[in-house]
Amino acid sequence: MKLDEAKQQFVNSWGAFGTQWGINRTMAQIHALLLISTSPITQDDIMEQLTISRGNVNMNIRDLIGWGLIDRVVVQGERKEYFIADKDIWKVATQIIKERKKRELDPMLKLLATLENLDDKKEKGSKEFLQVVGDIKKLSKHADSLLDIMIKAEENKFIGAILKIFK
Amino acid sequence: MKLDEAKQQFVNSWGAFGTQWGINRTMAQIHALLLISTSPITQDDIMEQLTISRGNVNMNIRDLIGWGLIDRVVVQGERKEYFIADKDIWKVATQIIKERKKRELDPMLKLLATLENLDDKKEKGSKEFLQVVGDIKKLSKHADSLLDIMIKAEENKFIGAILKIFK
DNA sequence: TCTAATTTTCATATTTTATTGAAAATACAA
DNA sequence: TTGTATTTTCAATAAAATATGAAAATTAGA
Repeated sequence: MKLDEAKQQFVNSWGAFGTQWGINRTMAQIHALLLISTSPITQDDIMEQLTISRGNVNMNIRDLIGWGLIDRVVVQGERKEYFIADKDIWKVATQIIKERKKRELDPMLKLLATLENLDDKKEKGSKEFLQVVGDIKKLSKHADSLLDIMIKAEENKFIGAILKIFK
Repeated sequence: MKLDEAKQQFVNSWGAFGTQWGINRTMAQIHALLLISTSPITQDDIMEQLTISRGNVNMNIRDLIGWGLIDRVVVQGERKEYFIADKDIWKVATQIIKERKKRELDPMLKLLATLENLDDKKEKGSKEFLQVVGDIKKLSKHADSLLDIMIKAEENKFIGAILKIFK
């Protein structure tokens, strides 16, 4: 396979994987494009490479910045804004984990706390319902801890080494 | 909050969380409904409770069975099929992890292997591209191991205990 | 300040995904 | 078998998500 062909396939496939995880296809493609770009690129470059509109590029770029995955950079003597992605895949992964935790796990725990607040906990069926809700809460907190461990394992060699034992 | 109201909210919210993870809203709602149902229910029950069509229920039920999350059960003297969900949330979680690994991680690794197979690895820019692809491959394999550890931690008290130390 | 380049917004259009419902297939009891 | 209940399929339709593009807002140099 030729390099250009491989790059093209990487961008396309990354978009396809993204949709499976509830991520907008174009956002994933833009991120992929920036990941394999050897120098900062502009909105116009992205429009051209992915053949998408200016508005689309702009909105997705702002989302990606919001996720902490890409950054604006100033290029000497250029008026236009340039963009780069953090190439450290481990940082990318932990950043995504951190954001999803914040955006999804917290609201989930809030919901579960609300649902545990039943008027009549003696009502028929309440016990079973509270059991399920309570279990999901435990699982959520457990997942939260595990993700923290994952993040730490990247930052802390010792924890990383311990995890390796179980592989 | 009243029990029925809480159940309703649980089903709706579960559907909303599902969409964030690339899971069909209705499929998530049906699963939620079965999770908090104290006895097996039929397709007609689901149609009524979620006010959705027979075809929709049928398709999503088959998908859920494919994910190993719900099962058909035979009820004594009844012609209709009944369905139940595994109420063990830990099993639900590990089942979802196992399925997503199988359906997504494996194809991802296959793609990366293809992309590493460049015609001319000396070409300008190849080095950077192969670096990113190689890093993603490492990360994928690492994630694979970590998920295995998670699954094992559910089945093996010792590993679970070790993980707790890092919390 | 003024002007032109650039970015952002958002109503509308398009595409994608999910849902319906009726017909076909299947299962089962008599 | 035959008739009926039940499940499954899938083309048509609806709903939701995404993308467009032109106008408005912003920015920065002269």
